[in-house]
Amino acid sequence: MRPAEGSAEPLGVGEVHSARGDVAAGPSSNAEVARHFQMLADYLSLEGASVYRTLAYQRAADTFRDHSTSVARLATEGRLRDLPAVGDAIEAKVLELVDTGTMRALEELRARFPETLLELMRLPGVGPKTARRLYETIGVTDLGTLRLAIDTGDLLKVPGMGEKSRGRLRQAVEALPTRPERSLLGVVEPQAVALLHALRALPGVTAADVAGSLRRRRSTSRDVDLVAASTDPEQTLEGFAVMPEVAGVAERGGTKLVVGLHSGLNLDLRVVAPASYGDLLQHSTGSAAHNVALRALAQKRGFKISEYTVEETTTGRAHRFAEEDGVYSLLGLAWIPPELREDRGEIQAAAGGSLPRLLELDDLRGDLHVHSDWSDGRAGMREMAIAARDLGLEYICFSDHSQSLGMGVGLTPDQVRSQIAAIRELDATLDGITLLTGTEVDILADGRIDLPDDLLVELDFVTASIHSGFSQSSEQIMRRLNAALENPHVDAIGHPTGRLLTRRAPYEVDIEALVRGAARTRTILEINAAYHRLDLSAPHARMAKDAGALLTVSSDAHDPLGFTLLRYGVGEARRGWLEASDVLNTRPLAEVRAWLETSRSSGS
DNA sequence: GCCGTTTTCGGCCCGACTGTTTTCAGTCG
Repeated sequence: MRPAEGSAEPLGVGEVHSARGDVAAGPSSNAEVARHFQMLADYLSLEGASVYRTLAYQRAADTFRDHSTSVARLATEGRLRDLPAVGDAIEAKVLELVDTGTMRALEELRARFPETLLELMRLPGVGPKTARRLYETIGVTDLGTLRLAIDTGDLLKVPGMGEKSRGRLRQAVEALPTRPERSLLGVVEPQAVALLHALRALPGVTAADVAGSLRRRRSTSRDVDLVAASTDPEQTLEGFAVMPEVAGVAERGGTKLVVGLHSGLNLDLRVVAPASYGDLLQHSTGSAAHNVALRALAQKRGFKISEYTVEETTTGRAHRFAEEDGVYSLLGLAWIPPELREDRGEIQAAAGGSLPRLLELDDLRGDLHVHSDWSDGRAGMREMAIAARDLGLEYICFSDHSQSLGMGVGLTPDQVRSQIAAIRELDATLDGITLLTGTEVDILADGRIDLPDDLLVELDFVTASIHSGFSQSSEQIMRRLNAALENPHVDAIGHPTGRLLTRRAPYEVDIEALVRGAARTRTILEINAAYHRLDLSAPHARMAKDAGALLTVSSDAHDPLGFTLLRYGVGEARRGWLEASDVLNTRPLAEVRAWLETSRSSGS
């Protein structure tokens, strides 16, 4: 067990990220409840409690952190037991936490071990056993006293600590302040793809893929996982270790290599014989929660799954799969798309034949949120339109900012009228793509919409977004969002929570109220595909779908390359279980227009 | 501590790698 950096989405409602990526939040926010249970789990591992008891608290912390509605509210309504991993003991502790602000069990452990010991467990190679031995044999309580013990050599008095451990720990302590937090999908993926091509070119390699969180299209990753099939795994690992992108080798075995890249990312490579490649790919794709659930199911059906085989428990007969779907089909399951592998009902759906047919990039026919140099874009409308057409899009909507956006970037009503004329003129000269008139209009801090209704009504598609007043209370934010939902000329809410991954927390959106309101007023919710936003997030997109709201996947492109961001938005949508029918811009333009017409005439 | 197509007790995913070990514990994903 390690102190969590969490399997969770890095930013949820109500969370605040410091520069280090740690989470702080209001007293009863899910982030704060999760933090308490995480600390309890860490303390229990330090105490030497049963790993299963410790894991139970760990799972509860993960569940709470990932849950999209208020855990505190569920607890007070008596519905907390509906969540997985919550039983009597954990329910009682959540209620205690909500009532008193703390938990007795946690306070007792705090009295026994300094809280700073937990931060030692964040060092690579330091788990609960080592942390406790450091504390009890030489009195190390935090990073400062650990550094001292390394320097003076006191460290060597600790059983199990030799010179190599001393060197590793020294390095780890020094690297901790600069250790990279989770990196953005759009930053990690290009590096991973480049290395994947290099890996495939190595002698003996018959197949290779990206695995891990990147294959599941998570918005952020802690490292890169690659897998390969090779007729000579040792030689493949050797060849990879000397690639120019590799800065240093951290681990090296017969099937596994862990390296640091010059970019600062870490990379894990696993290599097996081609006959077991499907087993390895399944194993390495994860998530951990998915694999745990899958293996539990396998046990019930008389199998034992590893990265090499699926073994029949009674006979010992081993099944090896060169293709990943073999693992699933042996268990009676349909192949599960990687984006769904989070133990959120996908195994049950695969068993029952009810997996969704997930949205594909090719399903997108248009892009309803595009900028140009009329506001803060970096290319003219013609250049943007041609780039979109070249990618196969049938229609795009120019959604430049309205006047109130800072620094004179946004358009006045008169400028919007001029742009409408310019779009129509350009549209008449271009074949193969239709250009729609639109705006990304500000929802002002007082709830007013930044352009007059008589102008909005002239536009094909109106997206309304919050770009100011981020620190307002939930009531104020919701008053603004509700004003936009109720405005009959507003078609969509842009980047609805305002989060900037690893940089800025979402504003205080009541997401349940938002998705209900969106469904009721037929207002579309955007999945903004920019990889630092991915907003709505996948869990919220799934809530929106379940509430009956319609979504878009939009690039928010500010230059011609920006349209390639759509694939990140599609990944987030797939993680949210969305199908093509849930996304407006999969539809032909005539159907889009008809849908909007009906919505606007229905009055909200 | 949780959980149930082995159902209220007895399990809980499974293996790789490192370092300090004389046969394995601890960490990690």
